[in-house]
Amino acid sequence: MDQKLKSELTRQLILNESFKLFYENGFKTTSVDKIMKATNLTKGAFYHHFENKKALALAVIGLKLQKRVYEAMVAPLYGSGDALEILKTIFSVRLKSFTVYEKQHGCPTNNFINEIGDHEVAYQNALKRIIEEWKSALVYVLDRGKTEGSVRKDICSKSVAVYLISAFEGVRGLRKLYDNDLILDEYVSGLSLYIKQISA
Amino acid sequence: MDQKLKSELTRQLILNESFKLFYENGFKTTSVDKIMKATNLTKGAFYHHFENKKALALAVIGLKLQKRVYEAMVAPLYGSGDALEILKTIFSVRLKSFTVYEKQHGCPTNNFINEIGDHEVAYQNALKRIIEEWKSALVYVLDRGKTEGSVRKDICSKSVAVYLISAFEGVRGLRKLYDNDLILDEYVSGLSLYIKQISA
DNA sequence: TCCATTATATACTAGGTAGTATGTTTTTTT
DNA sequence: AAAAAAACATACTACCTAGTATATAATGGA
Repeated sequence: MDQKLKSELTRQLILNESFKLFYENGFKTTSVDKIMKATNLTKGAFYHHFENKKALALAVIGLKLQKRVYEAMVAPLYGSGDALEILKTIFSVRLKSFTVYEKQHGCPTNNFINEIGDHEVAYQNALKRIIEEWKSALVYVLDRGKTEGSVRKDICSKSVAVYLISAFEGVRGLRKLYDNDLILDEYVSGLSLYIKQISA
Repeated sequence: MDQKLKSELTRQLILNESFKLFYENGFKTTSVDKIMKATNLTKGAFYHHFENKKALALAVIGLKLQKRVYEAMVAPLYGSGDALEILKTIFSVRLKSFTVYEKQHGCPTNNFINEIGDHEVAYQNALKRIIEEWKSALVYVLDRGKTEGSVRKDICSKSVAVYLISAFEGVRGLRKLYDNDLILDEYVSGLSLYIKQISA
């Protein structure tokens, strides 16, 4: 029972270092060699745990990215509290509380989407799952707001969800170009206007 | 006078093929060899016209990308007509009229931003210029709308501009994951809600 | 027409790439 | 404890990479 544990630990180590390097340098330009150098293991270990680099990418997307987005952007939407307040918190407070490192490198999921979202169906589906889960949670909280009377009933929840996600991912990309938070402040101000519009 | 012309033609050929290959396969994974194969020229020609791959990237960004964004997204904003109608056209009609190829591969500029926006200051500045030019045009048309009475005077033009750009670039990335236009339709619907909010 | 310059081609280097083949060590099972 | 299996290491292949060195061809000016 010790071997299984240590093996799983190694797998997680590879996944963690991969995520980090993919995030900092991109997926396609991060080699297996670089990853294994970061883990202090060798290629033998890598190809024992993963069939190839594509399998690693799918694991990083399905495990690391999906989990991160779920914890940061999805789970809070299922919490209690005023629907619109939750939205404001998720999309603005969270954004400003990112570290410089996170602001500089953007959204890990969005980076993957833009880098390999048009390459393989397997990648598309894995990434799509993350977005759809997020979108569903947004629709849920918007619908709840409707029944509770805080959100206008004549708006399309799905459309608002897509627009919110789009703007968030968009600005996380744009922020890479700057060395200050001005664009984030403007985004937040633009967002608050949008939230006012959907409020009843 | 013939040599200068032919030389410039070759340079443009390299730029065009580079743009296309960068767009389809990404910047970092497109090699100089592949580019020159596409031009039916050789490496000698490439390094005669460009100092290195970085110089090529800066030329593609500063010439090809900047021009494309200007023609498609900036120039129309300086045209005549109702400010809000122009915004609707730019951000929704244009989006739906993209070819399948363009929907699949997203926005060339946004692809660059996400791929190398966090790599080098030179890249950042070249890309920033495109976004700032776009943002200025949006601010212009929003301010015009304010004086003409079609746009609410209490909104921050810069913030709205940033939010509009963010959402547009965001959804162009997300669309890569799908094989239909549903997400674009939802974006358009979400956008029209936003435009309603800023109208007087 | 000769010469200089520019434009392009060819051949090469040094290093990086995914993946494989084959080891050796460690752990589990019998 | 022996055998089997799992975990990891080492060495290798075939190919791609940016960039350089040096050649040849085309053009423009005198």
